[in-house]
Amino acid sequence: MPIPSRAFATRLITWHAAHGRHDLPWQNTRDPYPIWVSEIMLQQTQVGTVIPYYERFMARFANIRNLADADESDVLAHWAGLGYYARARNLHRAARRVRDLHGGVFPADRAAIEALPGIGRSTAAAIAAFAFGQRQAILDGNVKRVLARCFGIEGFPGERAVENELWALAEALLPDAKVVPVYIQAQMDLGATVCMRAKPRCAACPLADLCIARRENRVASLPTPRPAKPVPRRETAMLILMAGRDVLLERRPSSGIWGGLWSFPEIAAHDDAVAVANIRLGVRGSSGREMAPLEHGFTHFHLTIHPRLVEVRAKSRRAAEPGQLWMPIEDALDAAIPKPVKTLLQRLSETHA
DNA sequence: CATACGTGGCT
DNA sequence: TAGCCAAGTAT
Repeated sequence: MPIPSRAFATRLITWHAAHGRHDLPWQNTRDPYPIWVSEIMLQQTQVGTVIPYYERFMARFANIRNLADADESDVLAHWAGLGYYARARNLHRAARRVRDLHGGVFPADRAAIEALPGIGRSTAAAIAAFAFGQRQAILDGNVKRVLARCFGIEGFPGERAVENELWALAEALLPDAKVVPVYIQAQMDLGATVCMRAKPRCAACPLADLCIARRENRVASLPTPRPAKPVPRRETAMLILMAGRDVLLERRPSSGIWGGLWSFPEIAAHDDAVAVANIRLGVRGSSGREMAPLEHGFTHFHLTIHPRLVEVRAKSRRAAEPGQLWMPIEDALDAAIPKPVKTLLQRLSETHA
């Protein structure tokens, strides 16, 4: 397949000058730290979601040493609500590794960057390019979509063979090192603002006349979607114990969902757990919409966490054990607590006010 | 190689 | 609305 590499990069860069995003909070710097933090936050997370978290995080952890010297719980508290908490734990671990093994200086070597926890091939390439001006190709969701459409690449990009093909294409299209940072930014901007998954704005695309998907009317079917499988669902039960305005919280294991965060203790869903339950609150869906009114008495919650199901039930008061603590609801709302649990705490604080 | 990992936007 | 997807990585 002939690759119009020069035209490809030049068009993207020219388009970017007029239509790209130039003033995101982590741009216009070559300091690897803000670039690194933003790249981690942006993994599987859209720009608009990241910005407020990024601002708060950088205000609290202004540099690598601040981050390395902080407690993990403090880092997680600033990540709470953003999701994929392994990112925060890995970011913190990596900061300590930079402090202890690299003298506090973020490494410039691509292999050394990629060796840090939480940094894979694409994130390492982005940091190497943005912070150190290296000639590195990235392959995130935006680039995969742009390349799959422009060059008519068939197959689900999650498949090894397809991903390898896309990586090879990304490498082959790479312009001179001097313009690589703006080029990869242009790729991502085009994917995010023009070549979107649904309803792409092909009329505004600088690659429209090259685009195979557009020429063959396959824009809607490229990139090939993930093979359909049943949405995974999980069910569990949680114990809500309250003493006045204090709630019992438990620090979760570092592995698994909500790792390292605080939540109500998980319990086996035995019948005796609901013997004294007579407050009902229903929350369904990721947005935490309430389904049933909150009544008085004790606690009985049904909480659906999309795409998983969590059933929360109350039992009786008991003393806190190691790894648990009684925390005022007001403080709990600010602590490192997953969104759905925080939603319940919010409802509790309103009900018991 | 397939799956787990969060939350929010979109259709 | 239920399902799919998003600036991916770790296991």
